[in-house]
Amino acid sequence: MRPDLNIDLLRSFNAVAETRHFTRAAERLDCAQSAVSMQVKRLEAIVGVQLFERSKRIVKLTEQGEIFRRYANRMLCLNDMTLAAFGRNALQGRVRFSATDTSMCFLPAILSRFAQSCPLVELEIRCERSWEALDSLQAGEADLALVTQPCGRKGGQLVKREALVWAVANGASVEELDPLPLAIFGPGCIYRKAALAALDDCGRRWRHAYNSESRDGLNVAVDAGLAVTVVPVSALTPNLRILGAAEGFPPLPEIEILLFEASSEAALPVATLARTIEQTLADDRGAA
Amino acid sequence: MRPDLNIDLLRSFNAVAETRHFTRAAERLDCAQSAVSMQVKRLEAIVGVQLFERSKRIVKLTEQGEIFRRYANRMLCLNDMTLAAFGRNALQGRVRFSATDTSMCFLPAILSRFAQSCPLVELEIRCERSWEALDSLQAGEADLALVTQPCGRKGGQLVKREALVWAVANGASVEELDPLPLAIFGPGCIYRKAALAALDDCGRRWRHAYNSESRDGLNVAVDAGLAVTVVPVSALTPNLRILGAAEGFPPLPEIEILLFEASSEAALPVATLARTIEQTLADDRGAA
DNA sequence: AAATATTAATCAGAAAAAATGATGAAATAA
DNA sequence: TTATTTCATCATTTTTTCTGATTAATATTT
Repeated sequence: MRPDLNIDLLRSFNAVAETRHFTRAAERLDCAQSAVSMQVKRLEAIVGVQLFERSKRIVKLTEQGEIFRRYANRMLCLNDMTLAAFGRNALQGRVRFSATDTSMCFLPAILSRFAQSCPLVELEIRCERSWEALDSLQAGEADLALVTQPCGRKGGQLVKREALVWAVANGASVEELDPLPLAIFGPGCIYRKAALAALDDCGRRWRHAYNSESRDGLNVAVDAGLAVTVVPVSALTPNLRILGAAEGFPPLPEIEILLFEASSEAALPVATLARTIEQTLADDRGAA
Repeated sequence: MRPDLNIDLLRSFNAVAETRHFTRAAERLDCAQSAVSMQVKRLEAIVGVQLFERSKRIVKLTEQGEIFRRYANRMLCLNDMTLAAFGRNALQGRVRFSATDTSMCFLPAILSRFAQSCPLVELEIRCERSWEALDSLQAGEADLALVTQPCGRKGGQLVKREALVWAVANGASVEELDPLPLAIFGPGCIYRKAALAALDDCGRRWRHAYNSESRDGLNVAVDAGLAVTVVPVSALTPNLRILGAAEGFPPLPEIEILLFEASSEAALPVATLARTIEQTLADDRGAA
């Protein structure tokens, strides 16, 4: 068996690759130049590949060394991440996070990112309607809420604007019926208000084909092609088809996704999750 | 600064976590039991977290240790991968790979996987029609060809069956025209044959709306909603809508994707890429 | 319950690994 | 040419790590 790699050696290798000088790398690593020389030599022996050109006095990565650098960097990254995630100043504790149906579709991206960097933080997630989430927050039963309506509460931070669209199952063509069969949430839902207002404005008649308090419930009716629904674009699934102006549907307003924190003096894990959410949603590919 | 991790320590940690015994881990690592004890202790000092329960004589990972194990494993994997990819028995050389338009959509998955494990192998890729690819192979100008038609040549290996579907741009509804406007490849293309045969069988009239030798060329016409086309399902883009029996379109046969190798005594890098292709296409999510 | 066996931690000394500082060789600059 | 910079090598010292014996604690057997 060949010996394993060694993070310290990779660190030295990286320093040389960056500074392009053994001497400067040694300064940066705070050790003798001869040590760096030997470290690189040792690494080359382990990897079984020459990493630097030694012919001229100029230090240059070989072709293979250039490729190896990417591997070394990944390794160092993983090392640093791991140490940051554990260690004594690692984040620990619990975050009680309240999400709405709409924000659920962002959770995979958010949570996998957060779990990576803060594996020791326990996450407690629940799914509620916007106003329930804000009540929970105020009652001290949740630390963080990601909602779609401010519900009159202040202090929320706008983290994303999201287009709302009409959608119908791919195979179905119920959009031509009159009155239009709708699958929407019960009263109080911001989508519902927007949808009904838009239809009323353009004089289109509608009826409740299906009414549910959860997205899953609605999906049953929508997937079956029984009704048209309203979804944020991030929540679109491949089996849904958008209905736009071409099909005679009125435009819908954008919804705003807001983040509320329990207190301004939030615990560090809570603040960190909040920042992760902001960053993840700021990326365009947040839902990916 | 805290010291970095150390692969050897992770290796020991892993052995203990797997065997659940310091003694057995020591046997497996071929060293004294006391060494393993100290290694784990050192690792705990570096990470700053207790990894094993020490109260009873039974060795058990702590909750944090359990989490740390995942990180350690990733690190060890990366280490092993890197060593396998370089080293003296690492694959080196060049592979000249000939793909067709259709197989292109699998390339990202195939190539990223291959480049990971064989970073030192130089890849030369070109895109040709099936018969051209097989000619190149026979002429010794390519080592490997991934094609959609055997073109009478033997020795190919079936690596994937792929459903062929009728498709049209989302907004358009040219499928109702008569004769049906088609955007397809020139004579010799297997899709073309299948499509025309299917249309003739069901007595549907058609005309060439657009004719091109590359998929990109066809896409211009299709995206603009000028014509209906035929694509394998993996090559479907979100802006395309499938036309099935509901729209009165005849079913299309499946196409077969075949892999040809230059010679049975192929060079190792060639054989490795071949195996990577097989494996990647065998995964259902090959196109992802 | 007592005796025996097993297991992991600890310790002192031995062995191995790595760093240092000096020296040399090769390449550039003056 | 001479001076200078830069990296490799070497003998030596320093540090790290391993070993083997011992201990303490827990399990198993008698």
